[in-house]
Amino acid sequence: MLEAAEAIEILTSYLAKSGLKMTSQRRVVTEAFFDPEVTSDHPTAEELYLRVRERDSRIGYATVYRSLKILTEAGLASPGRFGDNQTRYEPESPGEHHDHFVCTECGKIVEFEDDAIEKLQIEVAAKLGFELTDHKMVLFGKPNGTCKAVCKT
Amino acid sequence: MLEAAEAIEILTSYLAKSGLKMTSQRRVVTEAFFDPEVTSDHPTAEELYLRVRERDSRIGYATVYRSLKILTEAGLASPGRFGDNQTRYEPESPGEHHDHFVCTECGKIVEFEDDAIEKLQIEVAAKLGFELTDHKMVLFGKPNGTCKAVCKT
DNA sequence: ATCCATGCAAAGGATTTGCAAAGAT
DNA sequence: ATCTTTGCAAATCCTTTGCATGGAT
Repeated sequence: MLEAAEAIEILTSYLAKSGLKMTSQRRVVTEAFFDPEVTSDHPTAEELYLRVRERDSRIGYATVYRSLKILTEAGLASPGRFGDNQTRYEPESPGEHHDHFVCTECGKIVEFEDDAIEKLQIEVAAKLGFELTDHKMVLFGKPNGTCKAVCKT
Repeated sequence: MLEAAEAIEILTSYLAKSGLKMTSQRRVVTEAFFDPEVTSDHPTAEELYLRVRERDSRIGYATVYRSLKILTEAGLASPGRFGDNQTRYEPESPGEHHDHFVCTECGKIVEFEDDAIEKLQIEVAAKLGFELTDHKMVLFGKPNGTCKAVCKT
């Protein structure tokens, strides 16, 4: 995953290119979002807001929403739904891609990559007459006997 | 896809089993939802509400929401998100499953099935130590030269 | 007769927006 | 100096809920 410092660099150049400005708030939101401890939880806007507040308690709710929107436009964040009816955000690294598995027992979200599936998705799109530009895939399941590491329950 | 009449039968037995009652409103909502013209659009609650109103203008918004929830519990409807930030509902037929492709040009939603992908999903889950219970997959793409039938643009 | 369902309006939760003040270039 | 951003509160959108009335078994 991207380091916070790299993310801020990318964000800064995106802002400049778009005629927008780098601010201390945007820096703090980005740092909080790319903090491994925060972001591994795929935070909701509210969860991120709480973490942001720990770093700068004067930052408002709306600023977090506005920053998440900009991070998304800059390709640094990606919103998703993982079955709990909440919009959760995760950091995007340019060039990387992964999908998600959700444990239905404990709610934990695990990331995975599967090139074979990606390839088949491209084929499916082609068969329908389209060029694949994006996809969302979320798997749900319950731990079986061999699950030791992932599920807490 | 299920005929409206079959859906109503299934719903009726689900309601009976659950100590709930079949009503004219639930019948109308189910008929509208399983009308091929309505449901091929993967309607939002509001879109369905408008179609329901054409059939019985006294039916309220809340009833449509409540009915959709019951249809979902009965396994006859399934909510999903297809990239436009709206919850859309589609009819479920017991035993069938399909995923979705969304044209990014015209927004049209196409259903597809791919057994090879489904198989790989089971394997991915197994590798993580889980038994797959469900999944959501939405592909996005733009029409290529060979797209004639699907995309209107 | 009993309990569930309905329609309405009000409440709720998540996200966005208007505005005046503060900040960045 | 100009134009963007911020924080707050109000507004908005979607969905759910409380309650009195009507309906189903």
